[in-house]
Amino acid sequence: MADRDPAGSGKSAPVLRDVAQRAGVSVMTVSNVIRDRRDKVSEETWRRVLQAIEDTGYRPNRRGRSLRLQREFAIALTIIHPHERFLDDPYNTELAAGMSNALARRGYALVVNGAPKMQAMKDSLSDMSGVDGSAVMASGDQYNRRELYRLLSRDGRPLVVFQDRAPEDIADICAIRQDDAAGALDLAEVILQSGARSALFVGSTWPWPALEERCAAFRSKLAGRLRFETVAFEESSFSKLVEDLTLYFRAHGPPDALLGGNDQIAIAGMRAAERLGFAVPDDMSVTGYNAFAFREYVEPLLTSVQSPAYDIGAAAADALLTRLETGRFTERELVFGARLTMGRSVTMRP
Amino acid sequence: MADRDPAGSGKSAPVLRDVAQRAGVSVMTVSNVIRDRRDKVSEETWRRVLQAIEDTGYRPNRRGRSLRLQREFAIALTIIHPHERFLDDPYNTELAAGMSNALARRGYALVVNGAPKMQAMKDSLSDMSGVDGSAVMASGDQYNRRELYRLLSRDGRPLVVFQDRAPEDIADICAIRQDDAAGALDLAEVILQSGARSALFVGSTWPWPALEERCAAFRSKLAGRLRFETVAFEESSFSKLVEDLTLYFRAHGPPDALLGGNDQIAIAGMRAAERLGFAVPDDMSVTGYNAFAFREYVEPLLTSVQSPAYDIGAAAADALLTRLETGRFTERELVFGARLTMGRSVTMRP
DNA sequence: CTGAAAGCGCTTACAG
DNA sequence: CTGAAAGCGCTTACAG
Repeated sequence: MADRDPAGSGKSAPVLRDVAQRAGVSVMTVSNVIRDRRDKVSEETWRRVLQAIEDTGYRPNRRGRSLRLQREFAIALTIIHPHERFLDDPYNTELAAGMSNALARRGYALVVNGAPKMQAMKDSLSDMSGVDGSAVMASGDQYNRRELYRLLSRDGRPLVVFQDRAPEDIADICAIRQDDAAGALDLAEVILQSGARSALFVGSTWPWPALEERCAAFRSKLAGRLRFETVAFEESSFSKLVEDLTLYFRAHGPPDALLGGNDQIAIAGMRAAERLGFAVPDDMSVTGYNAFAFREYVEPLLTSVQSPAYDIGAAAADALLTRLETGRFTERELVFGARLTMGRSVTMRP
Repeated sequence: MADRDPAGSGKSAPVLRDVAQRAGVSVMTVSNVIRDRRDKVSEETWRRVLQAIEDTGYRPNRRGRSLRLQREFAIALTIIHPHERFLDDPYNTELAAGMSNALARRGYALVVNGAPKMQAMKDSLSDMSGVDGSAVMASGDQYNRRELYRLLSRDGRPLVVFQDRAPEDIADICAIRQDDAAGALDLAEVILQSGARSALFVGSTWPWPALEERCAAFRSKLAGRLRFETVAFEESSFSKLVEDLTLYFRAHGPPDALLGGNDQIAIAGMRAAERLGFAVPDDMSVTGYNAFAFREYVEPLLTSVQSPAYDIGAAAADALLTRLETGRFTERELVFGARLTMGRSVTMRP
């Protein structure tokens, strides 16, 4: 006989049997009431059971249900991020909030786990048995990302990958991303209009597929038409980034246009310019990417691209739940638009 | 006979029985190997079982284990926040990351759920059966918060409440917060030194116990020594807040010192001042609260108080896990220091 | 050292 | 309409 209350801390929750005893029926009948099978239970019994449920304060135990149905009613969000504080990245918080809300509406739970190191993640990933499927936002080189995706999609668990492409050799997968190339092309157009003759894309030494897409799109549009260069700094802290950029500007002079891989980088560029006495946008235009809430904190307002990250998170939840119901993903790839949002950080040609 | 693969999507995970069959032993023996009971299994059998585990790719199923042990190996973080995008609040993301990392180290999962409305949360809360305990960060009036706490601590589940006091009538609870009063007193001291003759505390119309603490501390120190006033605006969006503050300043003039209930509010105050042509800190000093990463985006650097929110999240995880092991919380209340961090947003008296 | 049995809380057939 | 049985994957006593 197992201990009904191993933590030793008070009354444990009533179970089906408790309700059945009180109502003087079998657990089966109570189960039928719980699952709303009106056709299986007489009016009179139904009432008695409802009363017993109320009296005991019974609520179904997710665990027994899960075990029997082989469904966990939970989805994981896995994040591989350079920082231990993986939720400091607003992209991740938008994804998480979007997923959480969409899942909650359908009675599913969101399990969040992040790790700064791919390896650590792979180890702890050995246990995905608590969820029905997962979504993943990963930095890292292509090889490691794919190995991670394979791990996460083991044992018939469907997987959504964010901001990346679906590897050919994984079948039960859906890739959801924003159209970063299109957004970057829009920004590039703005930069060309501004009359800039040099542009510097500032990325991260950490491999992020989305940043690579943005960079490639910028290059494709700008490379022939102005001096286009790229540089990458370590994603350690904002103040370190400001310092790195300050040193860079001091050594090479500021570009006519600074293209931030994201808004944080762009803002660091603005701070660095300020330190050196350059004005934005008069001495240097700046663009960002993603336009999350904090963009509005800074003057001049950054010209950027609005990320639909929250919607992407919600879409991932919906895609996963539909996949669990139907047995397959409706689409293999889902691409969200990313809309240009103008600020005042780019000079307008007179 | 139940369907081993209800979602119909490929090979399901191997279970104890599969390994046992392959190794030619009973499931018991495999279980003993899994749980590292070397004393219970002979060297020779041990090797055979290990080989079978490797061959089958077996990993223990958390669900069976949970059901048997009556332990979920999961902790919930519940957030009641005015916005649907409850993770946009950096306080919540720090708590979540701190909890997630501390839990992961001990093999526990973090389940995140947020809701904009207390009532919605109470409904969905009916099912806490998937976790061993939970932590909660809630706005709302005292009555609703306490009712929520009672719900969350039902059925012998331990509860950590963030940034609030532990209600007397709940036994199995631990309150963890930062010393907001002390932080506010430090800021008040800075304001007094600045020579300000009027100060305006800007809070939220949403009830947050922590904001109330900060406000009360400011009042206790400043009320007799300068003109101290308070105002609260709706937490809808940053731009709306800037507008509200602009209107307020236009109507009442800017105070000598603006005391933001948090950094976001303080920064909105800086933007509003700027709109009206007031300089910070020359025309108006500004202080914030919490000093999360984005504070560094804005010039002049905000004088604020460093929140240990990440550590608080980690402490919550540790407290809960220790409570689950020992049967009781080590402390009923845990108060973290909140350190003044100077910026350049407050005038220095010559 | 090894295994057959019981049971965690539930649901799915199948009998009455 | 109602119930006894079997089983989801595991672990805890208890026998051999």
